[in-house]
Amino acid sequence: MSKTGPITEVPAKPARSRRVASGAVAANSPKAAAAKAPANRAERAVERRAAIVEAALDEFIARGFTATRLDDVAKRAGVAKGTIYLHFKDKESMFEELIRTALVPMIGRLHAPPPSGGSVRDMVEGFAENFIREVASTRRGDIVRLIVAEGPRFPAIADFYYREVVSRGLAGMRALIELGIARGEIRHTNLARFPQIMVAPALIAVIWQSLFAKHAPLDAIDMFRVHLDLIFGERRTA
Amino acid sequence: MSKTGPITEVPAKPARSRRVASGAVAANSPKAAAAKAPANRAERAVERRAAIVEAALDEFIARGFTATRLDDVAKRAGVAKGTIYLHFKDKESMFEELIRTALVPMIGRLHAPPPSGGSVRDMVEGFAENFIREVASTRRGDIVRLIVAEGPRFPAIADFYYREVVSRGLAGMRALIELGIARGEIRHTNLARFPQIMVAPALIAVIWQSLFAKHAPLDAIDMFRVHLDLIFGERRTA
DNA sequence: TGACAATGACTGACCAGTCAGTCAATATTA
DNA sequence: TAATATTGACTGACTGGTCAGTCATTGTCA
Repeated sequence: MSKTGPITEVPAKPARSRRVASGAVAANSPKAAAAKAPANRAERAVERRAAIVEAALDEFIARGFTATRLDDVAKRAGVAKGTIYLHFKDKESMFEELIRTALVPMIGRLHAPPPSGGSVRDMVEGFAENFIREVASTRRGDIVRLIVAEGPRFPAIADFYYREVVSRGLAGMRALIELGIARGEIRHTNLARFPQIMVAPALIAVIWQSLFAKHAPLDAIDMFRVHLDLIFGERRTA
Repeated sequence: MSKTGPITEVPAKPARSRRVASGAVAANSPKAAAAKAPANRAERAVERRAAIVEAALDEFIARGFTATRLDDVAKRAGVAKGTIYLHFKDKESMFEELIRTALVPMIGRLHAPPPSGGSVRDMVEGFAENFIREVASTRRGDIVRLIVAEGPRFPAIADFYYREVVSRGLAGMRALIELGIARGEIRHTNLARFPQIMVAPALIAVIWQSLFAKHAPLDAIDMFRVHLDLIFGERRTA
Protein backbone atom coordinates (compact mmCIF):
# COMPACT_ATOMS: atom_id res chain seq x y z
CA MET A 1 0.00 0.00 0.00
CA SER A 2 1.42 3.35 -0.93
CA LYS A 3 -1.02 5.48 -2.86
CA THR A 4 -4.28 3.71 -2.24
CA GLY A 5 -5.09 4.34 1.38
CA PRO A 6 -8.36 4.10 3.22
CA ILE A 7 -8.77 7.75 2.42
CA THR A 8 -11.98 8.54 0.65
CA GLU A 9 -11.01 10.18 -2.57
CA VAL A 10 -11.46 13.88 -2.98
CA PRO A 11 -12.56 14.89 -6.47
CA ALA A 12 -10.61 18.15 -6.58
CA LYS A 13 -12.10 20.39 -9.15
CA PRO A 14 -9.17 21.51 -11.30
CA ALA A 15 -9.76 25.15 -10.37
CA ARG A 16 -9.84 27.76 -13.02
CA SER A 17 -7.42 26.91 -15.81
CA ARG A 18 -4.17 28.82 -16.11
CA ARG A 19 -4.21 32.28 -17.51
CA VAL A 20 -6.04 32.66 -20.83
CA ALA A 21 -3.50 32.10 -23.58
CA SER A 22 -1.51 35.31 -23.81
CA GLY A 23 -2.53 37.47 -26.73
CA ALA A 24 -6.05 36.10 -27.08
CA VAL A 25 -9.22 38.18 -27.04
CA ALA A 26 -9.14 41.76 -25.94
CA ALA A 27 -12.91 41.62 -25.78
CA ASN A 28 -13.28 43.67 -22.64
CA SER A 29 -12.08 47.23 -22.20
CA PRO A 30 -8.69 47.55 -20.46
CA LYS A 31 -10.07 48.97 -17.21
CA ALA A 32 -13.57 47.54 -16.84
CA ALA A 33 -12.39 44.23 -15.46
CA ALA A 34 -15.55 42.26 -14.87
CA ALA A 35 -15.67 38.95 -13.02
CA LYS A 36 -13.35 37.13 -15.37
CA ALA A 37 -10.34 39.28 -16.12
CA PRO A 38 -8.56 40.18 -12.88
CA ALA A 39 -7.29 43.71 -13.08
CA ASN A 40 -4.20 44.73 -11.15
CA ARG A 41 -1.68 42.70 -9.21
CA ALA A 42 -3.07 43.34 -5.76
CA GLU A 43 -6.48 42.20 -6.87
CA ARG A 44 -5.09 39.03 -8.38
CA ALA A 45 -3.06 38.33 -5.29
CA VAL A 46 -6.18 38.54 -3.15
CA GLU A 47 -7.97 36.25 -5.54
CA ARG A 48 -5.19 33.69 -5.46
CA ARG A 49 -4.98 33.77 -1.74
CA ALA A 50 -8.69 33.10 -1.56
CA ALA A 51 -8.30 30.19 -3.94
CA ILE A 52 -5.56 28.74 -1.76
CA VAL A 53 -7.62 29.14 1.40
CA GLU A 54 -10.59 27.51 -0.26
CA ALA A 55 -8.56 24.59 -1.58
CA ALA A 56 -6.67 24.09 1.65
CA LEU A 57 -9.83 24.00 3.73
CA ASP A 58 -11.29 21.34 1.49
CA GLU A 59 -8.17 19.23 1.72
CA PHE A 60 -7.73 19.62 5.46
CA ILE A 61 -11.35 18.72 6.04
CA ALA A 62 -11.09 15.66 3.84
CA ARG A 63 -7.75 14.37 5.08
CA GLY A 64 -6.82 16.05 8.32
CA PHE A 65 -3.69 18.04 8.94
CA THR A 66 -0.88 15.53 8.53
CA ALA A 67 -2.27 13.65 5.56
CA THR A 68 -2.87 16.79 3.55
CA ARG A 69 -0.25 17.39 0.85
CA LEU A 70 0.53 20.94 -0.08
CA ASP A 71 1.12 19.76 -3.63
CA ASP A 72 -2.53 18.81 -3.75
CA VAL A 73 -3.62 22.10 -2.24
CA ALA A 74 -1.61 23.92 -4.88
CA LYS A 75 -3.01 21.86 -7.71
CA ARG A 76 -6.56 22.32 -6.48
CA ALA A 77 -6.04 26.05 -6.15
CA GLY A 78 -4.56 26.23 -9.64
CA VAL A 79 -1.29 27.59 -8.30
CA ALA A 80 2.31 26.46 -7.96
CA LYS A 81 3.40 25.17 -4.59
CA GLY A 82 5.85 28.01 -4.12
CA THR A 83 2.97 30.48 -4.32
CA ILE A 84 1.53 29.08 -1.15
CA TYR A 85 4.67 30.16 0.65
CA LEU A 86 4.18 33.72 -0.53
CA HIS A 87 1.05 33.79 1.59
CA PHE A 88 1.78 31.48 4.52
CA LYS A 89 4.85 30.79 6.60
CA ASP A 90 4.47 27.03 6.67
CA LYS A 91 1.89 24.29 6.72
CA GLU A 92 1.25 24.57 10.42
CA SER A 93 0.60 28.30 10.59
CA MET A 94 -1.43 27.99 7.44
CA PHE A 95 -3.68 25.48 9.15
CA GLU A 96 -4.10 27.62 12.22
CA GLU A 97 -4.85 30.74 10.24
CA LEU A 98 -7.33 28.85 8.10
CA ILE A 99 -9.28 27.63 11.07
CA ARG A 100 -9.27 31.03 12.66
CA THR A 101 -10.49 32.62 9.45
CA ALA A 102 -13.18 30.03 8.97
CA LEU A 103 -14.46 30.62 12.49
CA VAL A 104 -14.90 34.35 12.10
CA PRO A 105 -18.35 34.06 10.48
CA MET A 106 -19.50 31.83 13.33
CA ILE A 107 -18.20 34.29 15.85
CA GLY A 108 -20.07 36.99 14.01
CA ARG A 109 -23.34 35.12 14.46
CA LEU A 110 -22.79 34.87 18.19
CA HIS A 111 -22.60 38.65 18.40
CA ALA A 112 -25.55 39.22 16.14
CA PRO A 113 -28.24 41.22 17.93
CA PRO A 114 -30.64 38.66 19.36
CA PRO A 115 -34.08 39.36 17.89
CA SER A 116 -35.54 40.28 21.21
CA GLY A 117 -39.09 40.06 20.01
CA GLY A 118 -41.02 36.89 20.72
CA SER A 119 -40.56 34.24 23.34
CA VAL A 120 -37.23 32.89 24.49
CA ARG A 121 -38.17 29.62 22.91
CA ASP A 122 -38.60 31.31 19.57
CA MET A 123 -35.23 32.94 19.96
CA VAL A 124 -33.49 29.68 20.75
CA GLU A 125 -35.37 27.88 18.04
CA GLY A 126 -34.51 30.51 15.46
CA PHE A 127 -30.90 30.45 16.50
CA ALA A 128 -30.73 26.69 16.38
CA GLU A 129 -32.42 26.46 13.01
CA ASN A 130 -29.90 28.89 11.69
CA PHE A 131 -27.07 26.95 13.23
CA ILE A 132 -28.25 23.63 11.92
CA ARG A 133 -28.92 24.97 8.47
CA GLU A 134 -25.68 26.89 8.18
CA VAL A 135 -23.36 24.72 10.17
CA ALA A 136 -24.54 21.17 10.61
CA SER A 137 -25.27 20.68 6.95
CA THR A 138 -22.39 22.63 5.42
CA ARG A 139 -18.65 22.66 5.37
CA ARG A 140 -18.64 24.69 8.56
CA GLY A 141 -19.78 21.57 10.33
CA ASP A 142 -16.76 19.76 9.02
CA ILE A 143 -14.63 22.49 10.51
CA VAL A 144 -16.11 21.81 13.90
CA ARG A 145 -15.29 18.17 13.40
CA LEU A 146 -11.82 19.12 12.30
CA ILE A 147 -11.31 21.02 15.53
CA VAL A 148 -12.44 18.05 17.55
CA ALA A 149 -10.06 15.89 15.56
CA GLU A 150 -6.95 18.06 15.61
CA GLY A 151 -7.61 20.09 18.72
CA PRO A 152 -5.53 17.98 21.09
CA ARG A 153 -2.56 18.26 18.73
CA PHE A 154 -3.02 21.99 18.19
CA PRO A 155 -3.56 23.46 21.64
CA ALA A 156 -3.44 26.93 20.12
CA ILE A 157 -6.49 26.11 18.05
CA ALA A 158 -8.37 24.47 20.87
CA ASP A 159 -7.63 27.49 23.06
CA PHE A 160 -8.77 29.90 20.39
CA TYR A 161 -11.92 27.92 19.78
CA TYR A 162 -12.74 27.78 23.45
CA ARG A 163 -12.10 31.47 23.99
CA GLU A 164 -13.76 32.84 20.89
CA VAL A 165 -16.59 30.42 20.25
CA VAL A 166 -17.37 28.09 23.08
CA SER A 167 -17.18 30.37 26.08
CA ARG A 168 -18.97 33.20 24.31
CA GLY A 169 -21.61 30.93 22.90
CA LEU A 170 -22.27 29.37 26.26
CA ALA A 171 -22.38 32.75 27.98
CA GLY A 172 -24.94 33.96 25.48
CA MET A 173 -26.97 30.82 25.89
CA ARG A 174 -26.84 31.13 29.65
CA ALA A 175 -28.14 34.68 29.45
CA LEU A 176 -30.98 33.47 27.27
CA ILE A 177 -31.80 30.69 29.69
CA GLU A 178 -31.85 33.10 32.59
CA LEU A 179 -34.17 35.33 30.65
CA GLY A 180 -36.39 32.34 30.04
CA ILE A 181 -36.40 31.54 33.73
CA ALA A 182 -37.19 35.13 34.66
CA ARG A 183 -40.07 35.18 32.23
CA GLY A 184 -41.39 31.90 33.53
CA GLU A 185 -40.89 30.07 30.25
CA ILE A 186 -38.32 27.73 31.73
CA ARG A 187 -39.04 25.96 35.00
CA HIS A 188 -35.79 24.09 35.48
CA THR A 189 -33.58 26.71 37.05
CA ASN A 190 -30.64 24.31 37.08
CA LEU A 191 -30.44 24.51 33.32
CA ALA A 192 -28.61 27.80 33.65
CA ARG A 193 -25.76 25.91 35.28
CA PHE A 194 -25.27 23.78 32.16
CA PRO A 195 -26.02 25.71 29.00
CA GLN A 196 -24.25 22.86 27.22
CA ILE A 197 -27.45 20.86 27.56
CA MET A 198 -29.30 23.38 25.45
CA VAL A 199 -26.91 23.06 22.53
CA ALA A 200 -25.98 19.40 22.89
CA PRO A 201 -28.41 18.04 20.29
CA ALA A 202 -27.22 20.59 17.75
CA LEU A 203 -23.66 19.44 18.17
CA ILE A 204 -24.64 15.82 18.05
CA ALA A 205 -26.33 16.62 14.76
CA VAL A 206 -23.11 18.07 13.38
CA ILE A 207 -21.18 14.94 14.22
CA TRP A 208 -23.95 12.68 13.05
CA GLN A 209 -24.11 14.32 9.66
CA SER A 210 -20.47 13.81 8.90
CA LEU A 211 -20.22 10.27 10.23
CA PHE A 212 -23.55 8.53 9.92
CA ALA A 213 -25.69 10.52 7.50
CA LYS A 214 -25.39 7.79 4.91
CA HIS A 215 -26.39 5.06 7.36
CA ALA A 216 -29.36 6.87 8.79
CA PRO A 217 -30.28 10.41 7.84
CA LEU A 218 -31.18 12.60 10.78
CA ASP A 219 -33.67 15.42 10.70
CA ALA A 220 -31.72 17.70 12.99
CA ILE A 221 -34.27 20.47 13.13
CA ASP A 222 -37.06 18.09 14.00
CA MET A 223 -34.90 16.60 16.71
CA PHE A 224 -34.08 19.98 18.12
CA ARG A 225 -37.77 20.89 18.35
CA VAL A 226 -38.41 17.78 20.39
CA HIS A 227 -35.50 18.78 22.59
CA LEU A 228 -37.02 22.22 23.08
CA ASP A 229 -40.30 20.59 24.04
CA LEU A 230 -38.48 18.98 26.94
CA ILE A 231 -37.24 22.33 28.13
CA PHE A 232 -40.16 24.64 27.41
CA GLY A 233 -43.00 22.17 27.58
CA GLU A 234 -45.01 20.73 24.73
CA ARG A 235 -45.88 23.25 22.02
CA ARG A 236 -49.52 24.26 21.73
CA THR A 237 -50.65 23.78 18.17
CA ALA A 238 -48.13 25.40 15.78
CA MET B 1 9.85 22.53 11.26
CA SER B 2 10.82 18.91 11.15
CA LYS B 3 10.81 17.26 14.53
CA THR B 4 9.18 19.92 16.65
CA GLY B 5 5.60 20.04 15.49
CA PRO B 6 2.56 21.35 17.25
CA ILE B 7 2.19 17.86 18.56
CA THR B 8 1.90 17.65 22.29
CA GLU B 9 4.69 15.43 23.45
CA VAL B 10 3.96 11.92 24.54
CA PRO B 11 6.22 10.71 27.33
CA ALA B 12 6.53 7.10 26.21
CA LYS B 13 7.51 4.93 29.09
CA PRO B 14 10.48 2.90 27.85
CA ALA B 15 8.73 -0.40 28.50
CA ARG B 16 10.46 -3.28 30.20
CA SER B 17 14.10 -3.54 29.20
CA ARG B 18 15.40 -6.35 27.05
CA ARG B 19 15.74 -9.80 28.41
CA VAL B 20 17.53 -10.00 31.73
CA ALA B 21 21.23 -10.46 31.04
CA SER B 22 21.73 -14.11 30.18
CA GLY B 23 23.05 -16.09 33.13
CA ALA B 24 21.74 -13.75 35.79
CA VAL B 25 19.56 -14.76 38.72
CA ALA B 26 17.76 -18.05 38.69
CA ALA B 27 15.82 -16.78 41.65
CA ASN B 28 12.49 -18.26 40.67
CA SER B 29 11.74 -21.90 40.10
CA PRO B 30 11.86 -22.96 36.45
CA LYS B 31 8.12 -23.57 36.09
CA ALA B 32 6.47 -21.23 38.54
CA ALA B 33 6.90 -18.23 36.29
CA ALA B 34 5.35 -15.38 38.20
CA ALA B 35 4.63 -11.93 36.80
CA LYS B 36 8.18 -11.09 35.90
CA ALA B 37 9.82 -13.99 34.10
CA PRO B 38 7.84 -14.88 30.99
CA ALA B 39 7.79 -18.63 30.64
CA ASN B 40 7.45 -20.17 27.20
CA ARG B 41 7.40 -18.60 23.76
CA ALA B 42 3.67 -18.55 23.23
CA GLU B 43 3.18 -16.75 26.52
CA ARG B 44 5.78 -14.18 25.65
CA ALA B 45 4.29 -13.61 22.22
CA VAL B 46 0.91 -12.86 23.76
CA GLU B 47 2.55 -10.49 26.17
CA ARG B 48 4.36 -8.68 23.40
CA ARG B 49 1.29 -8.39 21.30
CA ALA B 50 -0.48 -6.83 24.23
CA ALA B 51 2.38 -4.38 24.68
CA ILE B 52 2.16 -3.39 21.04
CA VAL B 53 -1.59 -2.89 21.20
CA GLU B 54 -1.24 -0.80 24.32
CA ALA B 55 1.52 1.36 22.87
CA ALA B 56 -0.18 1.76 19.52
CA LEU B 57 -3.44 2.88 21.08
CA ASP B 58 -1.63 5.52 23.09
CA GLU B 59 0.19 6.82 20.04
CA PHE B 60 -2.85 6.79 17.80
CA ILE B 61 -4.88 8.63 20.40
CA ALA B 62 -2.17 11.21 20.90
CA ARG B 63 -1.29 11.80 17.27
CA GLY B 64 -3.98 10.38 15.02
CA PHE B 65 -3.47 7.80 12.34
CA THR B 66 -1.20 9.48 9.83
CA ALA B 67 1.09 11.24 12.28
CA THR B 68 1.77 8.10 14.28
CA ARG B 69 5.15 6.56 13.55
CA LEU B 70 5.47 2.83 13.89
CA ASP B 71 9.04 3.36 15.04
CA ASP B 72 7.62 5.17 18.04
CA VAL B 73 5.06 2.47 18.67
CA ALA B 74 7.82 -0.12 18.60
CA LYS B 75 10.02 1.88 20.94
CA ARG B 76 7.18 2.44 23.37
CA ALA B 77 6.28 -1.24 23.31
CA GLY B 78 9.91 -2.19 23.88
CA VAL B 79 9.99 -4.16 20.65
CA ALA B 80 11.67 -3.94 17.25
CA LYS B 81 9.67 -2.52 14.43
CA GLY B 82 9.74 -5.78 12.52
CA THR B 83 7.95 -7.46 15.39
CA ILE B 84 4.91 -5.34 14.77
CA TYR B 85 4.63 -6.91 11.34
CA LEU B 86 4.55 -10.37 12.85
CA HIS B 87 1.26 -9.42 14.46
CA PHE B 88 -0.33 -7.00 12.00
CA LYS B 89 -0.46 -6.84 8.24
CA ASP B 90 0.20 -3.12 7.99
CA LYS B 91 -0.41 0.16 9.73
CA GLU B 92 -3.90 0.52 8.38
CA SER B 93 -5.24 -2.87 9.38
CA MET B 94 -3.48 -2.49 12.68
CA PHE B 95 -5.40 0.70 13.30
CA GLU B 96 -8.70 -0.85 12.36
CA GLU B 97 -8.15 -3.93 14.46
CA LEU B 98 -7.11 -1.80 17.41
CA ILE B 99 -10.26 0.26 17.30
CA ARG B 100 -12.42 -2.81 16.93
CA THR B 101 -10.72 -4.47 19.86
CA ALA B 102 -11.01 -1.38 22.01
CA LEU B 103 -14.71 -1.15 21.30
CA VAL B 104 -15.51 -4.68 22.37
CA PRO B 105 -15.81 -3.79 26.08
CA MET B 106 -18.21 -1.00 25.23
CA ILE B 107 -20.29 -3.32 23.12
CA GLY B 108 -20.33 -5.72 26.03
CA ARG B 109 -21.88 -3.06 28.24
CA LEU B 110 -24.65 -2.46 25.78
CA HIS B 111 -25.69 -6.08 26.01
CA ALA B 112 -25.43 -6.22 29.76
CA PRO B 113 -28.75 -7.21 31.32
CA PRO B 114 -30.50 -3.98 32.19
CA PRO B 115 -31.14 -4.00 35.93
CA SER B 116 -34.86 -4.08 35.49
CA GLY B 117 -35.53 -3.19 39.09
CA GLY B 118 -36.28 0.41 39.89
CA SER B 119 -37.58 3.23 37.78
CA VAL B 120 -36.57 3.88 34.21
CA ARG B 121 -34.92 7.03 35.41
CA ASP B 122 -32.76 5.03 37.77
CA MET B 123 -31.81 2.71 34.95
CA VAL B 124 -30.82 5.52 32.64
CA GLU B 125 -29.04 7.32 35.41
CA GLY B 126 -27.11 4.24 36.39
CA PHE B 127 -26.17 3.57 32.84
CA ALA B 128 -25.07 7.13 32.25
CA GLU B 129 -23.03 7.28 35.43
CA ASN B 130 -21.28 4.16 34.34
CA PHE B 131 -20.68 5.53 30.90
CA ILE B 132 -19.36 8.83 32.12
CA ARG B 133 -17.13 7.22 34.71
CA GLU B 134 -15.77 4.55 32.40
CA VAL B 135 -15.73 6.34 29.10
CA ALA B 136 -15.84 10.08 29.38
CA SER B 137 -13.01 10.23 31.87
CA THR B 138 -10.78 7.47 30.53
CA ARG B 139 -8.89 6.54 27.45
CA ARG B 140 -12.03 5.01 26.01
CA GLY B 141 -13.33 8.52 25.61
CA ASP B 142 -10.31 9.37 23.51
CA ILE B 143 -11.16 6.43 21.33
CA VAL B 144 -14.57 7.88 20.68
CA ARG B 145 -12.88 11.12 19.74
CA LEU B 146 -10.48 9.20 17.54
CA ILE B 147 -13.40 7.68 15.68
CA VAL B 148 -14.94 11.09 15.16
CA ALA B 149 -11.58 12.31 13.92
CA GLU B 150 -10.65 9.47 11.58
CA GLY B 151 -14.08 8.10 10.79
CA PRO B 152 -14.55 9.95 7.52
CA ARG B 153 -11.20 8.64 6.29
CA PHE B 154 -11.88 5.08 7.48
CA PRO B 155 -15.36 4.26 6.31
CA ALA B 156 -14.86 0.71 7.49
CA ILE B 157 -14.42 1.95 11.03
CA ALA B 158 -17.31 4.37 10.90
CA ASP B 159 -19.50 1.57 9.54
CA PHE B 160 -18.42 -0.82 12.24
CA TYR B 161 -18.96 1.78 14.92
CA TYR B 162 -22.40 2.61 13.63
CA ARG B 163 -23.44 -1.00 13.32
CA GLU B 164 -21.99 -2.35 16.55
CA VAL B 165 -22.25 0.57 18.92
CA VAL B 166 -24.44 3.40 17.75
CA SER B 167 -27.41 1.57 16.29
CA ARG B 168 -27.51 -0.94 19.13
CA GLY B 169 -27.10 1.69 21.77
CA LEU B 170 -29.84 3.80 20.31
CA ALA B 171 -32.16 0.83 19.94
CA GLY B 172 -31.64 -0.04 23.58
CA MET B 173 -32.20 3.53 24.62
CA ARG B 174 -35.36 3.73 22.54
CA ALA B 175 -36.70 0.61 24.23
CA LEU B 176 -35.99 2.16 27.59
CA ILE B 177 -37.72 5.37 26.60
CA GLU B 178 -40.78 3.47 25.43
CA LEU B 179 -40.84 1.64 28.71
CA GLY B 180 -40.70 4.97 30.49
CA ILE B 181 -43.57 6.26 28.40
CA ALA B 182 -45.63 3.15 29.06
CA ARG B 183 -45.03 3.46 32.77
CA GLY B 184 -45.94 7.11 32.73
CA GLU B 185 -42.52 8.29 33.80
CA ILE B 186 -41.91 10.11 30.54
CA ARG B 187 -44.55 12.41 29.15
CA HIS B 188 -42.88 13.49 25.94
CA THR B 189 -43.75 10.65 23.60
CA ASN B 190 -41.74 12.23 20.80
CA LEU B 191 -38.55 11.48 22.68
CA ALA B 192 -38.74 7.90 21.43
CA ARG B 193 -38.24 9.25 17.93
CA PHE B 194 -34.88 10.72 18.89
CA PRO B 195 -33.06 8.61 21.47
CA GLN B 196 -30.00 10.69 20.54
CA ILE B 197 -31.37 13.44 22.77
CA MET B 198 -31.13 11.17 25.78
CA VAL B 199 -27.43 10.49 25.30
CA ALA B 200 -26.38 13.82 23.83
CA PRO B 201 -25.05 15.37 27.04
CA ALA B 202 -22.97 12.28 27.75
CA LEU B 203 -21.28 12.57 24.39
CA ILE B 204 -20.78 16.28 24.79
CA ALA B 205 -19.06 15.46 28.05
CA VAL B 206 -16.67 13.09 26.29
CA ILE B 207 -15.65 15.73 23.80
CA TRP B 208 -15.49 18.42 26.42
CA GLN B 209 -13.13 16.42 28.57
CA SER B 210 -10.57 15.92 25.86
CA LEU B 211 -10.69 19.43 24.46
CA PHE B 212 -11.64 21.87 27.19
CA ALA B 213 -11.15 20.15 30.52
CA LYS B 214 -8.17 22.34 31.27
CA HIS B 215 -10.05 25.53 30.44
CA ALA B 216 -13.15 24.73 32.41
CA PRO B 217 -13.69 21.41 34.17
CA LEU B 218 -17.13 19.95 33.66
CA ASP B 219 -19.00 17.86 36.18
CA ALA B 220 -20.49 15.51 33.64
CA ILE B 221 -22.56 13.50 36.08
CA ASP B 222 -24.07 16.59 37.62
CA MET B 223 -24.91 17.87 34.16
CA PHE B 224 -26.51 14.60 33.20
CA ARG B 225 -28.74 14.67 36.27
CA VAL B 226 -30.01 18.09 35.31
CA HIS B 227 -30.66 16.72 31.84
CA LEU B 228 -32.67 13.88 33.32
CA ASP B 229 -34.68 16.36 35.32
CA LEU B 230 -35.81 17.87 32.04
CA ILE B 231 -37.02 14.51 30.84
CA PHE B 232 -38.43 12.91 33.97
CA GLY B 233 -39.38 16.01 35.87
CA GLU B 234 -37.63 17.50 38.89
CA ARG B 235 -36.41 14.95 41.39
CA ARG B 236 -38.24 14.82 44.71
CA THR B 237 -35.70 15.14 47.50
CA ALA B 238 -32.67 12.88 47.04
C1' DT C 1 13.54 48.46 -17.76
C1' DG C 2 13.38 47.62 -12.87
C1' DA C 3 10.79 45.43 -9.35
C1' DC C 4 8.16 42.05 -7.98
C1' DA C 5 5.17 37.77 -8.57
C1' DA C 6 5.04 33.13 -9.76
C1' DT C 7 6.91 28.88 -10.94
C1' DG C 8 8.32 24.00 -10.37
C1' DA C 9 12.54 21.28 -10.21
C1' DC C 10 15.18 20.09 -6.50
C1' DT C 11 16.86 18.70 -1.74
C1' DG C 12 16.97 16.46 2.41
C1' DA C 13 14.45 14.51 6.04
C1' DC C 14 11.33 11.17 7.10
C1' DC C 15 8.99 6.80 7.45
C1' DA C 16 6.29 2.36 6.07
C1' DG C 17 7.51 -1.88 5.11
C1' DT C 18 11.30 -5.66 4.10
C1' DC C 19 14.45 -9.35 4.91
C1' DA C 20 18.93 -11.54 5.91
C1' DG C 21 20.79 -12.80 9.99
C1' DT C 22 20.79 -13.97 15.14
C1' DC C 23 19.96 -16.71 19.04
C1' DA C 24 16.98 -18.53 22.82
C1' DA C 25 13.80 -22.14 23.17
C1' DT C 26 12.69 -26.55 21.94
C1' DA C 27 13.33 -31.14 19.88
C1' DT C 28 16.18 -35.03 18.90
C1' DT C 29 19.76 -38.14 19.51
C1' DA C 30 23.29 -40.79 21.97
C1' DT D 1 21.07 -36.56 31.11
C1' DA D 2 24.13 -34.14 28.13
C1' DA D 3 25.32 -32.91 23.57
C1' DT D 4 23.71 -31.46 19.25
C1' DA D 5 20.34 -30.01 15.67
C1' DT D 6 16.37 -27.39 14.35
C1' DT D 7 13.13 -23.90 14.59
C1' DG D 8 11.08 -19.50 14.22
C1' DA D 9 10.49 -15.28 16.99
C1' DC D 10 12.85 -11.27 16.93
C1' DT D 11 15.87 -7.78 15.32
C1' DG D 12 17.28 -3.42 13.02
C1' DA D 13 19.77 -1.76 8.99
C1' DC D 14 18.13 -0.83 4.66
C1' DT D 15 15.13 0.56 0.53
C1' DG D 16 12.05 3.08 -2.06
C1' DG D 17 8.80 6.42 -2.09
C1' DT D 18 6.85 10.68 -0.26
C1' DC D 19 6.56 15.40 0.84
C1' DA D 20 7.61 20.09 3.26
C1' DG D 21 10.10 23.71 2.19
C1' DT D 22 13.74 26.28 -0.99
C1' DC D 23 15.47 29.06 -4.64
C1' DA D 24 17.26 29.97 -9.30
C1' DT D 25 14.77 31.00 -13.25
C1' DT D 26 11.07 32.89 -15.83
C1' DG D 27 7.12 35.81 -16.50
C1' DT D 28 4.49 40.07 -15.82
C1' DC D 29 3.15 44.58 -14.48
C1' DA D 30 3.76 49.58 -13.88
